[in-house]
Amino acid sequence: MPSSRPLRADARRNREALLAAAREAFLADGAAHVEEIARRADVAVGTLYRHFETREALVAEVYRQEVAELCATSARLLAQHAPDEALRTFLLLLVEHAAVGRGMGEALESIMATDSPVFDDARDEMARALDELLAAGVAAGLVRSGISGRVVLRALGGICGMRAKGWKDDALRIATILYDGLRYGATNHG
Amino acid sequence: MPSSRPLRADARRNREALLAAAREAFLADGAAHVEEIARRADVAVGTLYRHFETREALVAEVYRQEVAELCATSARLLAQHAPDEALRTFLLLLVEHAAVGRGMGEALESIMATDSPVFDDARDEMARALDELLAAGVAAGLVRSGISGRVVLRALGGICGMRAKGWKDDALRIATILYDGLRYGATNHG
DNA sequence: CACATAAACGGAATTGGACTCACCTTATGG
DNA sequence: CCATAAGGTGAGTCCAATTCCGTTTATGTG
Repeated sequence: MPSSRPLRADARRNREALLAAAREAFLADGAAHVEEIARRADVAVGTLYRHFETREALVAEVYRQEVAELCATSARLLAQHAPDEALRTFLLLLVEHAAVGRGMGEALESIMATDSPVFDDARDEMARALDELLAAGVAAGLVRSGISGRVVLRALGGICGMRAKGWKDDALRIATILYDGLRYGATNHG
Repeated sequence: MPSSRPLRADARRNREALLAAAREAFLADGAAHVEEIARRADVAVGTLYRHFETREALVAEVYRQEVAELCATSARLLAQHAPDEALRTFLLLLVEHAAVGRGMGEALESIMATDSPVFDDARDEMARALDELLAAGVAAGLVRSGISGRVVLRALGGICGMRAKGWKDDALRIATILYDGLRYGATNHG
């Protein structure tokens, strides 16, 4: 699918402009109407829809990159810290990411808390990252076993979409509670 | 505000019919367009909007009662079980409630994860119920201190709105992790 | 270079849903 | 029985996303 014939030059330019416009808009306030994004990219809505099936698909594309970056961090954490510390840091990091803008939070929620096929890629990548963190923790006897990355993903999904006022503090607290919950049944200190 | 003048007889009848129609529709699939609800209640949309500011306000009203019932259960649990057991049961019960229909889950999410003023009453009631459960647990040294009911509410909000396939199992698992996380720093067994 | 043509683009029109409003209808208390 | 304020109606508005098709353009071919 990604290689059905290289895009025409103007098409690639427009596609990029759309992604840039969307990224700018989404990361800022998370809102942004389709027309608005098209206008910012100096393109008509029709063109936007030529490149992206739906508005959601555009959102997904914008955030795929952010998620990839986040997941890359997971590997780095695992290399530099004890498994439990890596896990804790990653959970907190997730909250930080959700905080960069309303849009990121909503996207993370969609990725984590739904089954929307649009976010399949991002979801798989995140689940894999968490699986690795959990597996390392379990191997070291620092984390209870029997929890899949997908489950943790879902638990976090909820807090990323929070739109309430003091949400970030709350989210960090919740991440900590989850972390402690994950350690609860570990084979080491119980 | 609840006593600006008793409603005219036909008005009360319509209001009730609307709530009944909405409840039926919401608890089932959670969808239900405004027009559809009005039709089921044998009333025009204008009438619906005379009684409820917005669609969301109608939703809120429908679920207020469910929430009240749920909260009443909290007191009962506290009377019949040890504080930690009461807390655990309540968390699991919440998931069960979210499972009665797509609509209930979505409503619970809105109540728990947002600041929407429409859900203020329900939110306050839920937070109070959780505060009591937590306080009892803390007093018995079975639950860590420093966590407010509101925070736990938010943590749960995320899982109640989940629309994914195997969500219920996941939600129960998450509720358990949260529960264990809440016990983690307790003064009794650490 | 000129042309054919598939690929892209534009943007008015359609759709779908919540919500409004100007105008009827009716309960009700005097 | 009537006046009248409360209540009801539903066609119409608004506002997004999405579609459709006629027009424009990049590009590779002769």
